[in-house]
Amino acid sequence: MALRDAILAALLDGEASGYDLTKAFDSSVANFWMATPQQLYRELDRMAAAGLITARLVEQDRRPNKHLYSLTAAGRAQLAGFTAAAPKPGAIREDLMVAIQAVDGGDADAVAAAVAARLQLSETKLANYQRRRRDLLDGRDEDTFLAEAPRVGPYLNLLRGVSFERENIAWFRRVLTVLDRRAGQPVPGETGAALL
Amino acid sequence: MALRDAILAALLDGEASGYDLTKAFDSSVANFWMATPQQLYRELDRMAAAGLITARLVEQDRRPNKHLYSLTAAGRAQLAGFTAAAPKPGAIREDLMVAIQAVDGGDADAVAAAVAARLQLSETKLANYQRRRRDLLDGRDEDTFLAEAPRVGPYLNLLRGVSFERENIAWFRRVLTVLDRRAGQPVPGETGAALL
DNA sequence: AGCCGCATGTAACTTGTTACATGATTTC
DNA sequence: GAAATCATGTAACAAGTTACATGCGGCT
Repeated sequence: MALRDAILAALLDGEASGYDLTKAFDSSVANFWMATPQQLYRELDRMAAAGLITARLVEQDRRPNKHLYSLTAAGRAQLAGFTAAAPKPGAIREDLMVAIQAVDGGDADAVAAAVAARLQLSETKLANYQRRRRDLLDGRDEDTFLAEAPRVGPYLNLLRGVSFERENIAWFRRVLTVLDRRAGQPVPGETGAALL
Repeated sequence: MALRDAILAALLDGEASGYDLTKAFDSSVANFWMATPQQLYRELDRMAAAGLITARLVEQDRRPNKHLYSLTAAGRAQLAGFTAAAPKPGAIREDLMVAIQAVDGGDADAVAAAVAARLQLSETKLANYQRRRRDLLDGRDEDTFLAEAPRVGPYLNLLRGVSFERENIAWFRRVLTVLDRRAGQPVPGETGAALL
């Protein structure tokens, strides 16, 4: 149950509400795990019941009240245990790649449109990661930061996010070029059949 | 249900048994979707019942009999429909990144060991992808291949696999360097506390 | 007037995981 | 003689998704 550990890891940054975590684990922002709001609220309840986190009720005037969760000693211990264990392989969950695998027998224009949309998203995400990286570095160069920062994990994951989105962008552009060229000049066999 | 479409996409390469697909969707090989054997056998049953694929029983002497599945017209139509629809966002499911996020409060040596193991895996996977790419190109240069090949989807996904694993390797090395330097020269605060 | 953000949930459902079982054959 | 490969499954469980609901406050 990596979701549980991902939440604990997120709470290393300080207390957060379910709603805060919802935003942090959203696919448009997340850089080390993703989850839906429903998953988070359910899991937070269980974790609180298990004593891994504690809830603090914050009453608000012009907003609904909220629970701010923070790590307990048991939560920190659980997370340390997680880092000590061998991680599971990690899966590819990318519908777009399935569509690309099947593009030759499918709707190439629709796939190209989806790729173009993702290209935009990746550019946004890359810009966000780089801003967060600058915020973390806070004027220092990387070596200085790595020497004096209390935590390097989030920074390392940010580096991976940056290179991941950069490669995505390059690949999406390549895919668009290839699909475009094919749309203009379809394969002989296909054209023949289509024209009959 | 992208698994269903991923299976259909895999069957574009020709008929396959559940066991064949098991190997193709294994995390050590897969480059566009992953699934466990149990998922595949269950889904193949459902797909055959739904008429998306047909099973052909192949009786064998020295091996257990097997079912070879192939696409039906309905299956091809379903897959074409999938390519025409907007793909879902796609999720990060990577325990290792959770461990890295939490590395500063956890077992840094264990995380480094896990990263080193992944580095090996990525090198193997990269070599496999590049071999498969050479096999697909079959002596032709990329432009020639892209012009005359009946399918470009699998090739495009292979390109992405290559760059993905290359970036993984570079990142893993970086993580190892950083964790190593930290192990040698821990953060003042931590050291002090640990030595008390 | 209507939508967005805050903040949380319930219920029903679909996917994915883990553990186990079978039994012959081939490779170390 | 033991392990791996081939080829398939069952059963039980955990995780993830989708649809919907609530109600106030602020923005346009």
